[in-house]
Parts: sequence; C-alpha cells; structure tokens
Amino acid sequence: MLDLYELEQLISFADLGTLSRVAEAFHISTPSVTRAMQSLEEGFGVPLFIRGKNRIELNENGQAAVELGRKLLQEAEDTVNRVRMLDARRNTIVVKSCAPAPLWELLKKLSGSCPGATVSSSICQNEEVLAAWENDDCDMAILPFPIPSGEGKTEKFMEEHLYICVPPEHALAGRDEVRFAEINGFNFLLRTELGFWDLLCRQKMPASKFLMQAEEFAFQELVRSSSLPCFITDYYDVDRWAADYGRVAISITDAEANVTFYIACKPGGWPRR
Amino acid sequence: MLDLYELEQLISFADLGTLSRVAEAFHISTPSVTRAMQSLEEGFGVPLFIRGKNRIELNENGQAAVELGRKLLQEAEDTVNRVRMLDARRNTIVVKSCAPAPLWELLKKLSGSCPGATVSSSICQNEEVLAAWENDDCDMAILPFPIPSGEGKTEKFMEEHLYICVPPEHALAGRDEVRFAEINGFNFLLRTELGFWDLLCRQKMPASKFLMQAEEFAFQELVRSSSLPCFITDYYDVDRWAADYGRVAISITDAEANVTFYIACKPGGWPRR
DNA sequence: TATTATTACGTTAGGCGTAAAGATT
DNA sequence: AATCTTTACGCCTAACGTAATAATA
Repeated sequence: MLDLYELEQLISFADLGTLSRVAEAFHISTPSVTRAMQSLEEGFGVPLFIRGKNRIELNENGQAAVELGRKLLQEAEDTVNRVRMLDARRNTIVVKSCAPAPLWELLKKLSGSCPGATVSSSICQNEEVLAAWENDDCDMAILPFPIPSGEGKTEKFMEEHLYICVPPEHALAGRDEVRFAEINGFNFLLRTELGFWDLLCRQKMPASKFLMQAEEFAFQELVRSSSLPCFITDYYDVDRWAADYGRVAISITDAEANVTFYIACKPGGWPRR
Repeated sequence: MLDLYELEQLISFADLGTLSRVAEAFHISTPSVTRAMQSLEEGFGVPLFIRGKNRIELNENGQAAVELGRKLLQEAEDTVNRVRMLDARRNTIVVKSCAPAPLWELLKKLSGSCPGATVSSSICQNEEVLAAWENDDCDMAILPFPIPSGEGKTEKFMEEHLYICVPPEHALAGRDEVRFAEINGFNFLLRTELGFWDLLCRQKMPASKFLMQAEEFAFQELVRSSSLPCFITDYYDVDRWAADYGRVAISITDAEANVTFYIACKPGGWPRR
C-alpha cells in the first residue's frame, strides 16, 4: 500500500535534489529518507532511482512517479478538505443581507433560537444576495422585496425608515420632512458596509458626494465635530440618537426610503441532522 | 497525513457495515479497526461516525469521506499502475507483424542484437498492424507494403513466396506452377494465426473452404494423412518440406502470392535509456 | 446468550536516530 | 576536508492482539 508520507518525501527529493536536504526539510534523519525511498520503490515494484555510490537521482520511472504523485497528494488533500468544508458548511448558518439593521435583528433572534450555531453573515448588494440565495450559497437571505423562492419560505421581516440628521444651524434643520430630490447635491457622511442603502443613496442623489467612513468610532467623531449631514434610521431611537450628537432628525418621505425587508430561509432546521 | 490503509478500512466498513467484519476481512483484530477509525477521524479533523454504546455508523461526513475516499484509493492504485506500465512498456519491444515468417526472422535478429529485452509479439491483419503503428502501440511493425512513417524509418525486410503442396496423386501434382484462379474451389488445410495470408487466401479463392488448424502437431498429422492440399512458402526449403510429407510443391505465380515485407522501427535504440 | 464497540494492558515488531563506512568532488 | 548515500546497530515508541468491560438485541 502506497504511503503518502513517503510519496511526499519523494516529491520533496525531486524539488530539492538530495536526500540530505529532504531529511532537513522533514526534520528527520537521512537514513529515514533512504529507507522511505527504498520502501517506495518496493511499493511501486519498479526502480525509481539511478544510484551511484554517493549519488542518487530519479530515473524515468521516478520522474513519472513524481508527476503522478503530485497529483495524488493534491487529491488526498482535497479529499480531507472537502469533507471538512462539508462539515463546516453543515454546522454554520450562512446569512446574506442587503442591509445591517435586519441582519442585526436576525442575529439577535438566532442567538436565542440556535445558541450553539456558528453564523457566517455578510452584507452585500441585492443582486449578490439574490445570486447567493439561488446558488444555495446561503441559508438565509434578507432583501428589500419579496424573494422568489421555490424551496424554503419567504416572509415579511421588518420595516426600516430612513432619516437625515443635521446640525440645528443647517439649512434644512427646521424641516419636518424632506424628499431625496431636495437633498440631492448636499454632501453626506456615510458609513461603509451599508449594503443596498449605499447604492440607493447614490442613485437618488447623483449630485451628492459621500464621505465614506469604515470605522464606527471615526464616523461618530465626524458626526460630532463636522456639520455635514448624515443618515439614521428608525432601527434606532432617531430623536434620542440625533440629540446625543446635538442634531435633529428629519424623515425622508420617498417610498424608497421606507423599506420593508423580507427574509427567506432554506428548508431543514438547525442543527442540520 | 491521510493513511490509505485506514481509508481502505473505512470503505470496507461502509460496505460491510460492522467493524468486526472489517477486522475479519483484513485479518486484524477489532481493536485495530477501532483505532484506525479513530485515527482517521483525527486526520479528517471532523467526526465521521455516530456512535452508540455498541453500535457505530457513518454520519454525513463519513459518507462523504467514503465516496471521496473510493476515488482517492482508485487514483492511488492508478498512480502505481501507470508507473509500472511505463516501466514495462519501456523494457519490452512490442512487435506487430502481418505474417509469421518475417516475425520469426525478426525475433531471431533481436535475440542477437537485444539479448536481454523482453519482446511482446503478435500476428494480426494489416489494418490492425497499421493502427498499432500509428497509435504508438508498437515499436516495430511488419507489413507487406512500404509503411508511411513520419517518425522512425521503414525499409525492405524480406521476401516470401507462396506455394501449394499436394500429394503426388492430386490432379495438380504434375503442374510446374499455378494461379489462384485455378485452385479456387479446392478445399485447403490451413494453419490459424497466419495474419494477412489468411485473408488473402479467402479473397483470392472465395469458392474454397479452409479447414483451420490451430495446433502445429495436428496440422502436420493432417497433412501427412489426408490428401487435402495445403500451403507452404519458401521461408522453408519447399522441396524438402514437401518431400518430408510425401508431397510436391507448386509455385503460385500471382503477384499477390509473392510478397515483399517491409519493417518500420520507432526511433530510440534499446534498451531505452 | 450472542454480537458488538471500546478500553486496558502487556508484548513485540518495526521505525527512528546515532554511529560508522564507503565514495565522490 | 566536506558532502552524500547507505549499512549496521541499539533503543524505544507505537501498533498489535488478548483479555476484559459494557451494552444491546
């Protein structure tokens, strides 16, 4: 029976050129390597080397064994990796969401209903979420529209309403509500990783520029210290949030700013089997 | 590192259903099998079994490992077999000939020039020889016409002339020479394994029937005891051969009965490297 | 009771490293 | 002298089988 460890040494020999270097690389003695190569030859049943008194090199069989052996080792590695992947995939709930708030809401619920489960979540654009859902690359999908779902079930999950948040001295501060068209052209502070909100803002306010901030802390400092408007949603207590930063919140009335999120779940409960 | 022996036991377990049967099949003790399965689980890094107190079965990981493992084991086997094949192929000269006589002649020469070599020879029809030559499935080819050969070289090898051999009381016994058309309709004794001669006879003498004899000894006895005509060629001493069986030899004058054999050799001498 | 998996345990075979030999550059 | 492969040899681990345990059908 072929020994993959010995085969690995053979391949290392092909790469390094001398048994001593193989021994060094594997942290074993040179006699061990010699014996491994002899055992390998025995296993193949044909000579693999041309032996001089103190030189050894691959013959044509050996070269073929190395080439085929590389493939075999790769396949062996793939074999265990695939099983591992399968296991990992089965024990993790993969969630793709188009926005942060409904994802957080879902994670909250999951930590209650599936306390042990590993959850792998990511926020991305609508199309990406849809693609993942259709390719079975996720177990749950959150989108701002009903999800066409043959298998599994899709249902209304939550609503979220968008506000802008401006300092009291801002031109719009006195307003009760606004429309995208009115704020198009203003520059905004914006968090990254907002999923479909990001794209929506750029589409509805093509004349605006957005100062992206990846870090929550940096974002908060900018909100506090600058007079640039930013966004907030009713996932938070909007008025208290605005007050904390010395600002006022103004509702956006466009239909697109008032979103209903839908969630789809693949069938088969947790943990799977 | 994955141990193929352990993997083989896992697969055997999938087939046999119980560790005891695996132990029996491998002629080892049950604890050995238990340990092998534990070691395998360790290697994969994920559980492969659902364990009861005295029951054990594959879980989903285990089933995947079995399926992938089967492939891997097959590939491991293929790996050593291919190297073996390569070695065998390199150390044997494969000869395909369309007829016995030039093959024997070649073998005689090879035993002189390549005393150590293993020679694998076979006699078959022209098309088969040509196909083998073109597919690199043989090192030397013998055919009754010049061989179209990009690589290697082709040259005239020998001539052979066909005779019929009849008892003195036979209707044709007095003739000096004959043509196929004249002997069409007579029934003949014929050896098997004659390659293209066989087909030639059937084509030139469609009205004749041929009593095929696989064994040389049986053939000779029939030649001696029956009055059926048979064939002989000048690869032997035709007159002496005929006399030994109390017969006379008559030359066939058709062009097709007087053949020039050509031989083609793949490049690269012997032994290869 | 018969079968099965697993643990415990003692023995042994085989694998490893050290040391040394032989050879080459 | 330095490097390299291979053999010899002794130790020691680790793999194996026997026996025992526990549980099930």
